[in-house]
Amino acid sequence: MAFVAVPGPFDFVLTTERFRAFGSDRASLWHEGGLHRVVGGREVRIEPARGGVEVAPLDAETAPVVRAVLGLPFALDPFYAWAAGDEVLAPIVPRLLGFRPSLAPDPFEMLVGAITSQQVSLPSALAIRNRMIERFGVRAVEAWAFPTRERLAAAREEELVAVGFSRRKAEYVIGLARADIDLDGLVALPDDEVRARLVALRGIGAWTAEWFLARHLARPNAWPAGDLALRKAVAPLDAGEGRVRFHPFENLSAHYLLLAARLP
DNA sequence: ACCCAGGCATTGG
DNA sequence: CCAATGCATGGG
Repeated sequence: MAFVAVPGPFDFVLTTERFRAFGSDRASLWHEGGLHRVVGGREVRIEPARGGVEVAPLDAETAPVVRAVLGLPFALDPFYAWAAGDEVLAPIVPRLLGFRPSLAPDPFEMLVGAITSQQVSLPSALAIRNRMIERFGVRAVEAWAFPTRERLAAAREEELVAVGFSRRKAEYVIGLARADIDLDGLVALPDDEVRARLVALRGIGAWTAEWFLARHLARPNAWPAGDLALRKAVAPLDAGEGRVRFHPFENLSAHYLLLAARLP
């Protein structure tokens, strides 16, 4: 086990709440008080420790995944200082101190996951996604490696329909896997260019592109305005007000608002 | 048996 | 350019 320090306030329970809230995700598996993922065929376990986490194994290949999963790219202190002056966030943020929105480590996994979540409830999406993972992915120890782009590019629509995808979504996923786009290269592009390239793909609309900016690229200004849960969370505000109101911390604001709405 | 759920593409006005 | 429609599953 290797210790990884996490700066500032850090709440492991809040940060990993997402992996327990709607059921168990085979590829980001909550198991015996820790989070398990498969990186390069090896299973990595992250568990809470004083001032940070314990990780095994920790090396050059697994460290970036740990960094993403724990949301380490986010700077919380500037957000907290700013949120104290907003009457919507001020009462919410203090009880969520140390919550770091988890980032999806892999762009393809992020997009496929988003497609499964389009329109349906999150428990439904998770059930379908887990059946897909078990059919096309590879199990390490407890956790499963998410299906590779190559594997899904080779899949047939009928195979995805068999695990619960609509015919349309099966087309989207296979089409994405086969598309001529460098998903890893998107990190180098500005927000609007990322949006434009993603929305050009069939099955990826504004909602999915915005969550990709927010939860994969950690872009500060990403704001999934069309998201149903987020719209409910900001219902008292005027339509379209959120994006302006929470600038320049749209992404963190959205995550804190959504988590606050989920907690009892 | 309904109805809704962290959308999207397609079609029709 | 905006409104209506089908999609498939899980949970209430």
